[in-house]
Amino acid sequence: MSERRTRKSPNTIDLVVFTALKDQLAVLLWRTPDAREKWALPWEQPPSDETLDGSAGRIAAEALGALPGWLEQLGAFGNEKRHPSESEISVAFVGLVPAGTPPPVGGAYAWFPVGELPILAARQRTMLDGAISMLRVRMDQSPVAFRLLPPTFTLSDLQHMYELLLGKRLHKASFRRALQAAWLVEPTEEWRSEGRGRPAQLFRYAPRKRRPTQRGIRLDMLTS
Amino acid sequence: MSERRTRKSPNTIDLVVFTALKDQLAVLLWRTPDAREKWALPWEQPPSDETLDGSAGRIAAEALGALPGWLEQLGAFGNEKRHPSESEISVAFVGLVPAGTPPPVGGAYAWFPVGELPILAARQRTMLDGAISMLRVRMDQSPVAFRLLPPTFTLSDLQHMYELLLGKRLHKASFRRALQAAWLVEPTEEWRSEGRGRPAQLFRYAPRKRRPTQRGIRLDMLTS
DNA sequence: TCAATAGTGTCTGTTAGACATTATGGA
DNA sequence: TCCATAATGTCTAACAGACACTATTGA
Repeated sequence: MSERRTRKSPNTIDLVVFTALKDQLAVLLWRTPDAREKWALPWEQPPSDETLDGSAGRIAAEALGALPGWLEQLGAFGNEKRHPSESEISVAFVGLVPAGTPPPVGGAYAWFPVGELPILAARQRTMLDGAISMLRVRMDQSPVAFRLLPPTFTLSDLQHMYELLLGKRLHKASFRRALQAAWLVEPTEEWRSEGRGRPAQLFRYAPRKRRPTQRGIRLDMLTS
Repeated sequence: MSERRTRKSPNTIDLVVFTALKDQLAVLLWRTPDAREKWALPWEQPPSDETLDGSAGRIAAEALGALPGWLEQLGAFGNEKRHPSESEISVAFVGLVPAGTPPPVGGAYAWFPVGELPILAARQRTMLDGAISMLRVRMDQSPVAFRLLPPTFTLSDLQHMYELLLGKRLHKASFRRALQAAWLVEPTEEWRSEGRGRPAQLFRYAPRKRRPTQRGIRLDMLTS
């Protein structure tokens, strides 16, 4: 009835894993075993009996040594754009790992700042652009910024991450007021001193349920 | 080198097409040619040389006689859930057609209010739930409400559509103020009288570019 | 001491939501 | 005329952004 050996899927799972690197987003790339120096998003033709989410998690864990703190499907990309494989459809996943996560040893993987990317296959380039858009859009629905930070962080760290993702400066007092109103973080007992200046208290991500205030509706951004 | 005849893809394209029907969202379903009365989301194994978007548009046009006013990919759904086909991956698309669009004659298609749906295959049920979530999320990024309305509509029509999609009542004066500030609609010369009460002016969707005001940041909705 | 960063209090213009009022048709 | 709905004006509480100020460290 069912085959004993699992077949390879005719499709691929591709990963766009981000981290924060020196005030820039960075993407995990994999050095292809080809002749020349070539880089690609990690991808694989998964076994047919695996779930999409399962494949993505497994591939990420194999590449990084641990599961990303956040992993979500971006979508399917078809044969109108070239892919390293001959696959028909590639399903892209977006993952986030905290700043400071090193790529696995061996040199097969490396972090590339999104501003200094090598040439990628067209289909993977499209995925990457879509992934960055997705992060912006998902910021206020998922704890994107927190998954790019270590478990404890200063409020300045957090604000810088938001500014990196949004691509604009934020007002310090307003940011902290909004943070307090949203009950997203709780203070720890630790403080961190970095160079000069007053030490900053460390916080951790600890969302509490709050009354769904959600004043008003937003029609502004309808035509971006 | 390349095959002469186009192969069928091992994957499927599935459509979740919505319209507005009596204060409810409704979905286009297709009567399967099986023995018993069974309904399914329209789906197809497209030829391998077609793009994903192209397939979705073609299938929608075949089912409805015209392209939906809005059509966007929802994502890929894998083999962890059952599908009418034996396909490995199904790529779902979400489409919107104006209220009042009839299903094609012949009885093969029908609109079902989302509250009164028949049993669907698990994978298609998951797509449907995802599609509804997507509409909510995309409302303030795409003209979702406008694509569910005819070309001209009253401001009350528009507000009702927003209320239907958001699942909550909106304040009339605030809604209209926000609408005016966003420069999304322009008045026509026509007025419509429905039963008693003052006739309402008809408007059309006509977005103008505006300065990106976008006051503040939204951290509230981070934990929904 | 100065410089630099963390964290907080206050003020002000803007706006969402409430309420009231006018406008205009049908019954 | 009364009623129902459209459309608009006004008031108020809430809030984003600006500014200023204090706090606390290293140089």
